[in-house]
Amino acid sequence: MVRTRFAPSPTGYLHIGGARTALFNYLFAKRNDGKFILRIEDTDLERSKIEYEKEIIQDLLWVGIRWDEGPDIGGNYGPYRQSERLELYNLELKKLVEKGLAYECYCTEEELEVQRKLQLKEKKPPIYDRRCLNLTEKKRKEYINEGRRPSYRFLVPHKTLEYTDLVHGKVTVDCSLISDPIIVKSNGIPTYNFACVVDDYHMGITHVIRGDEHLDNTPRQILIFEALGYKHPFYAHIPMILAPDRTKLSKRHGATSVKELKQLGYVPQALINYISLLGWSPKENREVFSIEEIIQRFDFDHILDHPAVYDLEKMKWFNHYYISNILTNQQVLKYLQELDNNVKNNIDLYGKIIEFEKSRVYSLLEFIDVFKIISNDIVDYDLSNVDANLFSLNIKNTYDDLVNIEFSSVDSIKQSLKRIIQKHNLRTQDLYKPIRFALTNTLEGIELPKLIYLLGKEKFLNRLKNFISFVDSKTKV
RNA sequence: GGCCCUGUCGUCUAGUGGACUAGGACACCGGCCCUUCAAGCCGGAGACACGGGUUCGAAUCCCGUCAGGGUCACCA
Repeated sequence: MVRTRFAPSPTGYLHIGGARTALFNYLFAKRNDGKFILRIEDTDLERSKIEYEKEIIQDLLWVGIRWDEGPDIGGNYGPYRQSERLELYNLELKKLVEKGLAYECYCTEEELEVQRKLQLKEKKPPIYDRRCLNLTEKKRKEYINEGRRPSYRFLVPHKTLEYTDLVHGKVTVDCSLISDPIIVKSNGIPTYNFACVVDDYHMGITHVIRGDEHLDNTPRQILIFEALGYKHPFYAHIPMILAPDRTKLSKRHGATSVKELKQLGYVPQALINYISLLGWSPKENREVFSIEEIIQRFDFDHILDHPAVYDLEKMKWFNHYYISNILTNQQVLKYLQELDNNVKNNIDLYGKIIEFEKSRVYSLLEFIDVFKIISNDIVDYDLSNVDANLFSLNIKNTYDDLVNIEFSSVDSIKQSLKRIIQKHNLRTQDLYKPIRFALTNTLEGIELPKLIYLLGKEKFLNRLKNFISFVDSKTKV
């Protein structure tokens, strides 16, 4: 039985890279009828916050990833927060100490820092010199009397390690180049490399799928598995997602968290589809896949081993495609309600807006923009880039006909406008542009007859009049 | 700096020694549609990092150079 896990540390929001790691773990588990587990790695007491755990869970649920076991729903391998499994790590630590494979270290962080800098200065790799490996009992007592508390280090066997990565293939490592890692901090809390191994074993994880940044942790972890006498899981390191400047993705690169994307009007299906294609591709020459189709096709053979650059433009296109072609009007309305509380008070109007705008919109926010245009009258026009006098003139000249536009449907409005254009011998844009501008203060957006229909006769005429007097007042000054 | 990973259009990618005149998608450019802006449809431009090998034949295998990324914490 395949068991995979996503193991975030609750020190921040779920970002695009984390979401993809979670997704790939989920896909692989589902592809093989296995289980997907959510585990919270909160061993960093200072930075971990329960609020972040809640946010991460919310975001994961929003994108549509579901787990079979986790801190919120329990399971047979719990608890699923590392802070609640401290006895287990202690037990495992004891085993290693008894075997002589872990040892106390009384060095302070300051001392270690000094040593590290010295080694770096001499252009040597910063490796712990094992000065605490064979402490005399006397020295040990001395340290304790000084008030020092020991951390525990894992004794790395200096051998050559070979293992197979499901994405990268065979990996060989010279372990004499690896520094003895601290596995339990002086406050008694395990570090990542230890807790991770203990949990992956006791939770029965069969496949560890994670980002390439963990490649160098893998030999350490395998060594600890071996020291404990446990068989290690399979490893698959997936390529990282880079920002357009080809550095690690971070806040300064704009919208990188799932939460931000949601607020920007992206739809979860589009997000899933887009990130699934970052570093992985199905055989077919097509790019729109439902999550079920992706599960069916998911495999390690088509995972790339070089990083992918995150491109918001393509993400936008996916969003457009899903809104226009995949989602029903009802689904769009539902997402809109999640996005803006005000939507539920104007269901009918939003229903119309969705019907009219669905096929051309790139973001959910654009529906809300249309709503705002319709409900908020314009108090101040930006005349700097338009020929305001000509616009005003054209509206004045046709106003008596505009008053008589037939409002029964979008099409009747369109026909009325057509007649007016013919009657006055105008080009379409001579009438469309001024009206659009008078109505919205912009020159682009929703199709004009639809806008006029949504506005209704009263607002339509009021805004025209308002625009004319606005222009008059500006030109008189 | 040591160690590790990686290099196909601007970006995501197809490609597993002959089917490659290197295919698709986003973005870009042009046209059509519409007497508006978009959307849609059609078309165009655009890449095997470089240099050596191996081979009858290399985007594909090997070596080197260059370039990018990751990592060297009592963070995960």
